[in-house]
Amino acid sequence: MSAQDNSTKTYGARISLVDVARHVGVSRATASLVLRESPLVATKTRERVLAGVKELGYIYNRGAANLRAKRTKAVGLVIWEINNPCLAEVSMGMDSVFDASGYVTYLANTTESVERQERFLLRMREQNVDGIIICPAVGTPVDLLDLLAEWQMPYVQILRQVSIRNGDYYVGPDYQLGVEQATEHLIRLGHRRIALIGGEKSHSATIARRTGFFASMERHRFATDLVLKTPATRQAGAETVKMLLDRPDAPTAAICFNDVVAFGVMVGLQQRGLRPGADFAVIGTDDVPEAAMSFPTLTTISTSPRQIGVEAARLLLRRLDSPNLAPERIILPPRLIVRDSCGPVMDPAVSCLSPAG
Amino acid sequence: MSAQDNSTKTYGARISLVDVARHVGVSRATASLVLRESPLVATKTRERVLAGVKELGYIYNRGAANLRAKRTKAVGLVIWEINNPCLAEVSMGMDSVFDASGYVTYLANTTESVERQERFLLRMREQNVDGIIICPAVGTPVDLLDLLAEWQMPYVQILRQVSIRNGDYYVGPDYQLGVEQATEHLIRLGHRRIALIGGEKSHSATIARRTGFFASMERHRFATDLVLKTPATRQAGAETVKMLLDRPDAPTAAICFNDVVAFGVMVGLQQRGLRPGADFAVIGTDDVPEAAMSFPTLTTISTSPRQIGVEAARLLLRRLDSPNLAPERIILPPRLIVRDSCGPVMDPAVSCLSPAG
DNA sequence: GGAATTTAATAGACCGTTCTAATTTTTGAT
DNA sequence: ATCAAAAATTAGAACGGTCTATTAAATTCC
Repeated sequence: MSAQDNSTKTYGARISLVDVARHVGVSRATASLVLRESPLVATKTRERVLAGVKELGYIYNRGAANLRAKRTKAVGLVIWEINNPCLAEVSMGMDSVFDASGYVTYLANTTESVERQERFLLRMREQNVDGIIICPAVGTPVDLLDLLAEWQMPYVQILRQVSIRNGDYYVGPDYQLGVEQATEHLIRLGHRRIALIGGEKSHSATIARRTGFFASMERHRFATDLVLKTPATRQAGAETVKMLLDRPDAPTAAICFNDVVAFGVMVGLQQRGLRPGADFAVIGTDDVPEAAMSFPTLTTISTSPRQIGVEAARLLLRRLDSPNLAPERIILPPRLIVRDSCGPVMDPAVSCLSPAG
Repeated sequence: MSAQDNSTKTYGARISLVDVARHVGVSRATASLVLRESPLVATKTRERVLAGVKELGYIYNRGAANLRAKRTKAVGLVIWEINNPCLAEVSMGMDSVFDASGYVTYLANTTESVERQERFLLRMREQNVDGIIICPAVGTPVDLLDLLAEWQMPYVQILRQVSIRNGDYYVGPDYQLGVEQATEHLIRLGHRRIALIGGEKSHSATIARRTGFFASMERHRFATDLVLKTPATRQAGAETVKMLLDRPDAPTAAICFNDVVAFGVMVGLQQRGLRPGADFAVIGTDDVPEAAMSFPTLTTISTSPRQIGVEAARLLLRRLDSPNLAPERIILPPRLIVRDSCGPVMDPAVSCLSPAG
């Protein structure tokens, strides 16, 4: 209430746009336009305002802007485990795109819990994220996408999809073709008993892999009884391969759900004194960076996780730019990266071409 | 302008608190109090409001609340690489705490770039995060913390610290003691020539490790010439150990900057036909989950990364609760987890106790 | 030189909450 | 029944920007 009050500047009080405007003798609206790089303001005025910004140490209050503009320059990333080299790669790819466009990323780890996933989505909605990139948790109900649509929340699915329907936005690899290529490669090397390891519960990405596997194996009239549903962990990979080796009709090769499982399989083999590549062929999926730096190096189906992140981010940005963007499904081609974990079958009797016609 | 306008409810228009209030016949202010679980409102009124919320499908607009309350229930996590098992663990630990308290997390990957780091911090400030957890990028200027303080931005450093000063908030492991324990363990196993691999540039966590290493080695009067500055990658681990093996005075054991480097070292050994554990001892740092599932399993200095995340999140929450919280430094004790990558030295001539005295 | 047009700047409402301070209602004591 | 104190509720300003519609100034055109 002292006489000084209206002239004293309280130290530490965050200064706002109106302070800047007043300081350079211009209206609040004009100052706002300058900050948004509007072409409507004269060069000279712009410079004056920017000088004022610098001088007063003004910082933009995104939250206030959001309220009015209904845009937050924030996006949500919902995945099931960041502690997974593939998803970490995806996240880094996304990040590079969003960073360049001035967006920030909310991260949510669902740990495959549908409840957590829903809680996070609600929270992100509360925070008014502009859009969401989601790798749906196993067991996600099919109407989740309808819910997001009802919210008018732009989204892009990655890696997995809740249901395969036309009107959707999705970025992922062609798992089916990838596994097919891998299977053919093993068959060409003389393998006949091949296991498909990993994929705990059914979701699109599991089904696609199985479809590819069945297609190849059945084309050659080989048995497809070794399709094993296990968690996608190292632990599971190691245990499963040891269990397989104990069978009388043990396989000579395995294609794995992802590289993590493949590393587990290699560990299991080594624990049994076997050499991956020489005594048993192992193929992974993803081509995470570690695949090139393991012993032996891992033959794997590259799903270009980083590029998936990049493409997904770009697709979401396109959707944000034009809300009526037609549904788009980006399927990235797989590439089989042949390294050392995968050699010809040991028994010379079956080392030549396929006998089936 | 039609006569219906003020009674028609536009479909899709997000309904706000004032709608709920009107619907149940109460003021906007009261409705607001209900949402914030204030004890000031009568039970009966509360129930009516909550019913209205459900009925109309109201969703809270956090952004609007933020503007007024100057609190966002969002925190920033600034790390240098999410694609790193240790940091992924830290992030998951944090997440579990913040999730329980209703906070969301902004993620920023600096990729060890001070410029990116600064850009992200500015962006987070714009977004009005309530606080920041940061693992400072290498080369971060010492005055970064002063800048954060000037911003009045509560922060907690993890794993590394810009400078070791008293008035700070930090959570990290006792790297020095950890490396000391590891070194003593190797010496007890008969090793004399021991390398310390990794730690590209100087930062607190590198220095602490070296200090511990020097302390132990010098106590026993062993040479400390094998301290190698390399990037903390698998690649670097593999290359470095091969280079070491080529030396006439090659070491018999290595302590690694982190588990990632240790895995690289094991790969390098195997590429040379050597068995980690039997022919050369390897000790890592962190105890990431993969350490228990590698071949051979990795002896490592556990830094409990997940717990660091938990403690850091709790410390930040405490700081948010009481802005004048006294500085706190939480140093977690290390534990040496002995597994298979680390056996006695091969040469029987030096396999007994230390000759130095 | 004056009207028409383009360019630049602005006033004031608005976004959806929370906060402050005041008012109304209820309860308890005399 | 009366008053004080406590409990419950509320009006209206505030947060810090953007948006719409309007005005003012500068430019072009005949």
